[in-house]
Amino acid sequence: MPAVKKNKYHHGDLRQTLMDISVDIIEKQGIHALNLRSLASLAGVSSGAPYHHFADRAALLGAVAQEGFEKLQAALVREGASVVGNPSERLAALGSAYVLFAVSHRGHFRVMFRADIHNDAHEALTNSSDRAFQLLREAIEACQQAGTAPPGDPQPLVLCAWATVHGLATLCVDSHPAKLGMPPEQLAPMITGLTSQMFSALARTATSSKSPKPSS
Amino acid sequence: MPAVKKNKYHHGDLRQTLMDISVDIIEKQGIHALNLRSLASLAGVSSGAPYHHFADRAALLGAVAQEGFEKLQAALVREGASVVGNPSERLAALGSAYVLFAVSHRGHFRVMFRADIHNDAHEALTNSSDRAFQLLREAIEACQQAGTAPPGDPQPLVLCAWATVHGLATLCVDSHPAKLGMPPEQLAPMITGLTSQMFSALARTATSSKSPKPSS
DNA sequence: GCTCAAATCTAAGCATCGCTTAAATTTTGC
DNA sequence: GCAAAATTTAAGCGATGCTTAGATTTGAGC
Repeated sequence: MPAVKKNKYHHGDLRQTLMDISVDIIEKQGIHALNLRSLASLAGVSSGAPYHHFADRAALLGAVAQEGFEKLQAALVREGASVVGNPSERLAALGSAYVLFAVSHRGHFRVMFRADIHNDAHEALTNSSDRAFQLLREAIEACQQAGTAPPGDPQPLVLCAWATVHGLATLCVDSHPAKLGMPPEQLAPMITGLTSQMFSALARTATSSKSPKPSS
Repeated sequence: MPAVKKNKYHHGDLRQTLMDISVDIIEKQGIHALNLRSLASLAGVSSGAPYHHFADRAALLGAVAQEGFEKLQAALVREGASVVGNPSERLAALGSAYVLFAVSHRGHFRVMFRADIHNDAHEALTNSSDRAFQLLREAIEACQQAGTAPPGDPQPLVLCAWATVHGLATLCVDSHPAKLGMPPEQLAPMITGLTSQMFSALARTATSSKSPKPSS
């Protein structure tokens, strides 16, 4: 029974418990519905207890965002390791994984990209997102070497792919499902597949034309 | 001097004044920094006055979002009317206008796509965004007819373009400028131009191949 | 020009929420 | 075991969203 210490003055792992409940509330009711008093109540502690684990509400949300970025990176690494196809398929799979992470971790995702949460201070947080960005860059550079993405500076391609995937994720997370016309599980592979197809198509026209730069 | 009625019991146009100040605060300090007391103080009225123009804080933000969507649609229509080039250039110009609207109206943009603001109720709001979506669809269908976008169901292309442009806008609005490598005024045309180029490239391969569907 | 209803605003206050402080309780290192 | 450190409680301060009751102004109709 005592998988978690109960009926004790000290809570088993209050810090993680608070984060878990927060994610649940944010997923179901949005960030605005999260207040520390009811959160503490749900965790079974007094309203002052959370402040010994988080400096303030923003720090709690920052920790949730941090956890989200770590989970996202893990999901992308897992997906990248499991896809054995060509670089284009790998790129599309990575993009789909990004979108599907967002819809299956709405609570985390809603916090991760809120500028008013992690303003400046959190370096560890930006580091985590940078690593995810780096994975995308590597996947695109692999496409370039395979000839399924236009050659030249990869930065425009990376930003384009990132923007597409991130925009699609935000749309899936916050829009009414009917507006998109199909469930994210179907939509994500379609759009990311389309994008990687377009990279290939542009690579073909770029190599057969005079201008090798994707920005031309 | 009395361009706006002053020193009178009734404020000239308190409703619009409150919205204008709100946009300014949100742009400079974020949504979290907006509270109705200091807002009323800045407008020179008592703290209860705003509630005669907005039911609550969410209604105020909803009105700001509504105004933002109207301005966005106007900006897109203006851009669409001024571009005389081919459909591909028009599509790219529309996309750039979307991104540049976001960065030059950060206050509005930050509110427009917050699910926790306009949850359900505001029909007029979704109507405004739907019209912007419709403009994009028409631009893409024009590309299809001109042969500079792959034929078939335009919905995947529309969603892809929307996601790209919307993702890029959110990145430009909330990310540190250094992370993007160049100012939005330069970045937006580059990415939207790249996307319309890719539509063209895919159209060429699609027409010369057996599968006409962009989703294949 | 007067009257009275509607619209607008003020003043005061309630309830909630973020956060702090001081003390009580439990755990942990030695 | 014991003292120090960590965790929690209880109580409360200040700020903020929102409400209520009443005062002031405006404007439409006679």
